[in-house]
Amino acid sequence: MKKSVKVPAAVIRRLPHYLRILEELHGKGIERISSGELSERIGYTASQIRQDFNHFGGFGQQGYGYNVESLREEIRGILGLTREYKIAVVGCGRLGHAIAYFTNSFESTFVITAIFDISPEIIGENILGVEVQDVKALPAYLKENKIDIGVITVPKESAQEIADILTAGEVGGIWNFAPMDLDLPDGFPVYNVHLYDGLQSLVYYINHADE
Amino acid sequence: MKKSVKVPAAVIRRLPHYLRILEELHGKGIERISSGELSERIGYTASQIRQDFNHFGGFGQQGYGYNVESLREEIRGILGLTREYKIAVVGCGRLGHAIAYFTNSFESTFVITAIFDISPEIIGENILGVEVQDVKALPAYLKENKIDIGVITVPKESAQEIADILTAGEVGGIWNFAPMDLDLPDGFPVYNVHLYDGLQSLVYYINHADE
DNA sequence: CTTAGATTGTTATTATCTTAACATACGGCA
DNA sequence: TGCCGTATGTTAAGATAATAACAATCTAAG
Repeated sequence: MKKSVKVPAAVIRRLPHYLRILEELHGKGIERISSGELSERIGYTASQIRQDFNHFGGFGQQGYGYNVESLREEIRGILGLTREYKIAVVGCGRLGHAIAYFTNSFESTFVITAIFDISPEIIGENILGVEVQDVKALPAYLKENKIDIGVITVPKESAQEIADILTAGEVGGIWNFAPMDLDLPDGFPVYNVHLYDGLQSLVYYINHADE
Repeated sequence: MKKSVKVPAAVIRRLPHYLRILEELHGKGIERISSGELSERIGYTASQIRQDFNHFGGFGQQGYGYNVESLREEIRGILGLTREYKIAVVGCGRLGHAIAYFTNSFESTFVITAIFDISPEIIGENILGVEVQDVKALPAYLKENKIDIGVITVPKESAQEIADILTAGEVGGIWNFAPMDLDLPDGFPVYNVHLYDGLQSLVYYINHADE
C-alpha cells in the first residue's frame, strides 16, 4: 500500500515519537485509539496525525480509529525495525561507553558487534561481551564483517578520519556524536547528535522564555 | 538592533551551527567571510544565511561581508552565551556521567554545580569537584541555590517526578535525556535529546538510502 | 436491517520556511 | 576623489508543512 512519493523528513522524524507512544499504550493494554486521543497524548494535531499516516496509505478505519497493535507494527515496518542491526562503536570514552550500553539495551534490534578505541588502557577490556579492539584494526574488521551502523564517539579531531574509514568499509549509516559536520558521500545516511547545539538553543529559550 | 518580531525556531536551531563554524574560522585566523563562502562551508544557501542574520538586524557590510569575530560575538549574545549557567545533573549513571563531563568542558559558560543520584554506591563520590548527593536532597537544594539548567539523566520511570521537582525548584530550563515527553508548565524551556528516536530515523534512511 | 454517531482519508486553505532576485551601499583601486 | 565591483539587506516568489474542513464509510446499537 506504500505510496512511492517521497515522504517528508518531518514525517520520518515523527515516526519514532508515534512508536514510543504506541509502545506505551500497548503496555497499558489499550487496544484502539483515535487520532483525537492520540493528539492529546502526543501533542500533534489530529489532522497532522492522519495526514502523516496517509503518506503510507492510512492505517485506520473510519468510525473506529486505529488499532494500537497493528499501527505499531506498521510503523516498525516502515522504519525497518523488524530486523537486526549490527553496530560498531568507535571511541570508547565516557560517551561511547554510555551509548554502547544504551544501544545494547534494545537487544533484538541493535547488537553491539564491535568496539574500538585508541587508548591502550581501554583496548582489551570486555564491554557487553565484546573485547575493545585497537582502532587500527577497524579497516580490516570492516572488510571481513558487515556492519550496519557505525557510531562515532571520538574527539572531533579524529572524527573525519573515522568517518572515512567507516564509509570505505561500507557501513550502512553513521550515528555521529562528534561536534562537527562530517564530509560524507552524497546522500550517505547519517544522524548527527550535536549535544552542544541543543544545549545552546535551550539557553536561548531560557533567555527568551517570556516571548 | 534586535527586532521584536518572534524569531522562527528553525533559525534558532541554526545559530549554534553558525557559531560552531565561526569558532572554527576564528581558530584558523580567518577574519572575514561572505555569505557565499559561509554557504559552502555550512551547507545552507547564501540567501538563507543572510535572511537568518536579518532576523536580528543584519551583521554584515555590503561589499565586504561579515567580520568573523564580531559575527561570532553577536551570535553568542543572541543565544545568551555571555554569562555563566549553573547546571544540576540528576541521575549519575553512565549517561549522566558522560553528560556531566561533556558539559563541564565548556568551563566559562556551563558549570556543574551539583549532581544527584539515588544509588548509595554513587552518593558521596566526587565528580568534577562536586560531591554526588542523594536525590532526596534535590528539592531542598533548589530552594537554597539558583540553578539555571537541570539535566535529567534518570530512567524514564522517574523522569516526570524529577521534572516536577526541577520546575517547582524554579530552574530556568530542562535538558532531558529520558525517552519520554515530560509534562511541563506551558512554555517552560526544555530541550529533549531522544537518542533512540534519532537512531530509529537513521535506520529509516539506511533502508531508503537510494530514494 | 437500518440508522445514528463517530472517525477516517483526502482535499482545500493557511501558515511557515526557503530560495531567488535585485536595488542599495560599502570597500578598494586608479 | 570618483568609479567599479562586490556582497549585503530586503522584498518577492516558490516550496513545503501544518491546519482546517468535509464527504465517505465504518461501528455499533436497537
